[in-house]
Amino acid sequence: MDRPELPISQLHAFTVLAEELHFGRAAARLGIAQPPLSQQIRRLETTVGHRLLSRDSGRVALTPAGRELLPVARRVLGGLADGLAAARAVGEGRAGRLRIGFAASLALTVLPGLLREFRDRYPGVLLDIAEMTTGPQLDALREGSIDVGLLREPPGGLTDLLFATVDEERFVAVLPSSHPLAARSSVPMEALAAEGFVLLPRDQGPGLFDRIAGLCAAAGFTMRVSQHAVEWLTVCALVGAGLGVSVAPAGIERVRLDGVAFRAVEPTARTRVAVAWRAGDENPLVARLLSAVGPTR
Amino acid sequence: MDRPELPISQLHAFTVLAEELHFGRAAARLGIAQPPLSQQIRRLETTVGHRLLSRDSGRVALTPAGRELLPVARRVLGGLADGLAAARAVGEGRAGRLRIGFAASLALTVLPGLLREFRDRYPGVLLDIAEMTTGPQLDALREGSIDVGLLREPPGGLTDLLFATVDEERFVAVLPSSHPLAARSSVPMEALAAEGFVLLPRDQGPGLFDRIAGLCAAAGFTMRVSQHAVEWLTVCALVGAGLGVSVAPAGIERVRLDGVAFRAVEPTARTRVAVAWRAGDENPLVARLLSAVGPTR
DNA sequence: TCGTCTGATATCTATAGGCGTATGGATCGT
DNA sequence: ACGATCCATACGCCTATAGATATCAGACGA
Repeated sequence: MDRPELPISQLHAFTVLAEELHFGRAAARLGIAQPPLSQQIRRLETTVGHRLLSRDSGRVALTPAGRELLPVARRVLGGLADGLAAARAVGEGRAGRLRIGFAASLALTVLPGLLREFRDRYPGVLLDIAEMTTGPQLDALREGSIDVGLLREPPGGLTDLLFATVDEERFVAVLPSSHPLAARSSVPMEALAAEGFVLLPRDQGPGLFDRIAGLCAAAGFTMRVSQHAVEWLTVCALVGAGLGVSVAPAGIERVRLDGVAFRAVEPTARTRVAVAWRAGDENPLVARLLSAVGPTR
Repeated sequence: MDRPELPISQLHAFTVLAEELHFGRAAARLGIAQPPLSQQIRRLETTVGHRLLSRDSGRVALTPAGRELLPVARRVLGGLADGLAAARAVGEGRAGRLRIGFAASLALTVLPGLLREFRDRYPGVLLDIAEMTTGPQLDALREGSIDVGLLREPPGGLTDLLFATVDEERFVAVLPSSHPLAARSSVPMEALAAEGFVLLPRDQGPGLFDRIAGLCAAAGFTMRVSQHAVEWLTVCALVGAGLGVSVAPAGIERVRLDGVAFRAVEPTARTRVAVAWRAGDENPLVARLLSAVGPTR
């Protein structure tokens, strides 16, 4: 593929001339004198290799080759202008695509509000969201398959990725309404020592799982998982059915399910929700997302 | 619409670099040194207003804006190359559209062979053919709604249109096989004095009609039309049915119909078939058609 | 036949852009 | 720590081309 070296200005001059069919008027529209326009057209005709306009006896008309080239020129000019505008829009963060990975446990918490707010502010931006756990998020960030991660319990000591805390959620105990502890306004962790826990499988979110196990350990007992579920709604349902209790981020309270009660745990413990992104990522949309998510809370 | 003044070469360099993601190799593929390539990209980034590639730590990668611009650049380059090629093809007469008007009486004679030959030689050319009589052909030529006319008995004395004789056809008498004159190998015109003629209506081709009438007048009698028909095939059928005789260009002999005989007339008379085109028409397809039609016969 | 209009040509200037070579600075691997 | 790799920068050169003004040539109409 060799390059068809031909200046855009010539194409532009050609389209204007093709509309006016008059060198003087076309030159005026282009803001130049008439002779330069003649030259432009001449050059264009030279590179094409054929006359594009016939100027016999004062009457200017398109030749067949010119008629063939005109729509091409218009397409090219239009495509170029549109493409440039689009690229600029993307460059300024007014448009484009942002790929976001998020931990499943955030689907009930920060994610919905974040998405709504961002879409309101930047309607031209397409958001690709994919549920993934912390580890895969970090990998996906590094390989560039996502631009932003939303996760819990951000790991420290990484230099290629940056994290910013978005939210701190209290942990709450999830209990059957009929459970004796549900009568209290808050539940000491130790009181759960004998209970079986209903949790997401550890591989669905090792950070949060370990954090909850850590809370149990801090209270002096080893957490016993009696039942797994893959969604938080199911966790609540199973707790309501009496298959165990759970400890979960407070966002879970949005799940209103008969027979299930949420109670603060003591001592108060919090789980950090963070955004993660590549250090040095210049994608303006990343900055937009950070500023959308940061100062708000 | 202002013009996005940006050189094609920069777009080209950008696409190559986007493929290689390596300044050195891309420059080599472009046949230039590396620093000029850096400059090209720099300029392009300046006009776009944003970085198109990130070159952090030796690793070159497209930015979102670059990702947005890349397909645009490809489209523009491809469209330009294709369009240039198409315009050149049209300019050289390898493609395009040629509008041809033809007299109905030629549908049996030169037209089919002409069309086939032209299509074989220039398969990229679209031929628009429209049946029209001589007068409308001349008007259509002048107003540009056809590019070439095929007609009989070209008029003289015109300066804006040119004519070239394509063929000279003998006239033949069309007779019922049972007609006494069909026994002869040639028919004197005078022998048809008493016969009724089957012809196309005069307004379907005044030139030919008048020519035939002239032959009769030269033979000393006034032609009497006993029957009109709008197609030559019908003329033959009517002659075969005994509704009269006819005099027609020899091309009509291609119509093989039982009960119809064709005989040379005496004195031998010929009708000229000509192509007509605008004086000064630079459409290469017109020249192609003329050369296709001229030397062959 | 003579203005008038239209486009082509000639000539000149300024500038932008492309290219090359030489060099600097950062990063990475050994 | 050092060399290799890779991209950026800094010059200098040169060409192409856009632009202007002045002028010419042909066509057309009054």
